[in-house]
Amino acid sequence: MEANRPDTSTRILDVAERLFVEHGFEATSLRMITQQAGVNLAAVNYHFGSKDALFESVFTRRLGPLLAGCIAELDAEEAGGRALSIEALVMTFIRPALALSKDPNKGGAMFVRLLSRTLVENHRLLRETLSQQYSEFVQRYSRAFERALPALGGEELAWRMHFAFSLMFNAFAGNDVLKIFVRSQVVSARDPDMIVKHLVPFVVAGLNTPSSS
Amino acid sequence: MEANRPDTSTRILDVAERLFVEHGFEATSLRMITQQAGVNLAAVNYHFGSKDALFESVFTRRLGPLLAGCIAELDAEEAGGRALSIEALVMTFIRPALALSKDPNKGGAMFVRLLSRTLVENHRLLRETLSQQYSEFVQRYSRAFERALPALGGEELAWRMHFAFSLMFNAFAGNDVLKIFVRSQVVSARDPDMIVKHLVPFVVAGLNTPSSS
DNA sequence: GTCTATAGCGAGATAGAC
DNA sequence: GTCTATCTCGCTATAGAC
Repeated sequence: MEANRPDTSTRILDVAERLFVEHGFEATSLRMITQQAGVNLAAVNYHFGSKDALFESVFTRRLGPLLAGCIAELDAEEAGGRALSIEALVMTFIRPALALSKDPNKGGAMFVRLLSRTLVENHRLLRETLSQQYSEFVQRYSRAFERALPALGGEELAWRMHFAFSLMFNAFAGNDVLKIFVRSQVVSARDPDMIVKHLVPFVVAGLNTPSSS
Repeated sequence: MEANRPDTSTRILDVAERLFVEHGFEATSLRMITQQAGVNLAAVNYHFGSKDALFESVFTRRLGPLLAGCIAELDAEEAGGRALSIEALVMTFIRPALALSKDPNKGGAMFVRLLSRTLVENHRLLRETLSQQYSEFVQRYSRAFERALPALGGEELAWRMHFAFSLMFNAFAGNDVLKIFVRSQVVSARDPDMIVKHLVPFVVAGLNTPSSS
C-alpha cells in the first residue's frame, strides 16, 4: 500500500491539530502549519478556504464521532430501562474519550486536549459554529444525570455536572503545568489509563456526595 | 480626593488584565489595551518595556499576595500542630481566592480567571518567569496534604491534588462554555459564593474517597 | 511623561502560471 | 492540485518633538 503518506488535506489537519494545542489558535501561523506538514502555503486556503475554516475542520473531523460514541454508550447502558449507577454513567463518557486518546497516530489525544483547551478559552469559533453539534449530547446527559441522582435539586445537579465535565476534560487535556502543584516525578498526566484509574473514583465520589442544601 | 482616575500604569494593568482574559494574550493587541485605557499607544512600552513584560507585570501585581495569603491561612490552621481536616485544608486555598474574586473593582476576579486560563494554556511566560514565585506554595501544600491524607500513597495523593487544584482553578475561572453541559438558566458561574457552596463539598468528597489501589 | 509618526516585520489571503 | 510571487493589513517597538 502506498497510503504511507496521507493526502494533503489530512496532513494539514494532523499538523494543525497538534500546533493548535501546543501554541493556541492565534499563535499558530499558517506558515508554521504548512512548513511542518511539508505542503505549500497556499494549500491551506485552497483546501479549507481560511484559517478559521481550517480550525473548524479540525473539530468537525473528530467531534461528531466522539459525541456519537458517548450517546451510543448511553443507549447501550440504558437499554433495559434500569437506572444507571453514577460510575456507569461517568464511564459512558470516559470510554469514548479514552479510546480517542489512544488513537495510534496520537491525533486523537491531541484532539481531546484541543477540545479541552478550546472550551476553557471559550473560543469564538467553538461558540459560533459548533454549538448545534452537541445539543443532543447535552440533552441526553442532562436527563441521565437527573435519573441517576434523583435526590438532588436541579441547581445542585447542574453544578455537579459542571464540575464533573470540567474535571474530565481537563484531565484528558494532559497539561503539565498543573503538575507543578504535585510531585512531577510520579505523575504522568499523559497516560490515559492512569488518568482514568485515579480520575473516575474522584469524580464519582464528588457526584455522589450528599446534598449540601 | 482626586484619586478617581488611577495613574497610567494602573489603568493599563487593569485593562490588560481584563482583555487578556477575554481574548487571550496573543489575540490582545497593545492598540486594544491603550485605546480602552484611554492612554497613548507608546505608554505601554514606556512604562513596561514590552508586551511580554506587561503580561508579567499583570501577574506579579496579584500573584504574590494571593499565594502569601494562602500560606498565611495554612500557618494559622496549623498553629496548634494538630492535623487539618481536608475541608479546612481546602478552605485555606478557597478563602484567599474568594476574597480576591470579590475585589470591588472586579480586577481580582479577572486575575483569578486569567491565572486559570494561563495555567491551562501552559503559557511560556508563566513557565519561564514566574515558577520560583510559587515554589514555597507548592511545598507547603504538598506537606499539608500528606499529613491530612496519610492513608494515601504518594502517587495517589499527587493525582488527587492535581484534580483538586484543577477543579478549583477552573471553578474560579468562571467560564460560560462548560455551562453548555448544564442548564444555563440556573447556574451563574460568576457568583463566587455559589461556586464555593457547591465546589467545596465536591472537592472534599473526591479527596476523601478511599484509596483505589 | 506624553505624544506623532513611522520603521520593520510577519501575518492571512490571493492571482495567475504550470 | 500545486507552486511562486505578491498584496494588504495590523502588529510591536522605537525615534524624537514637546
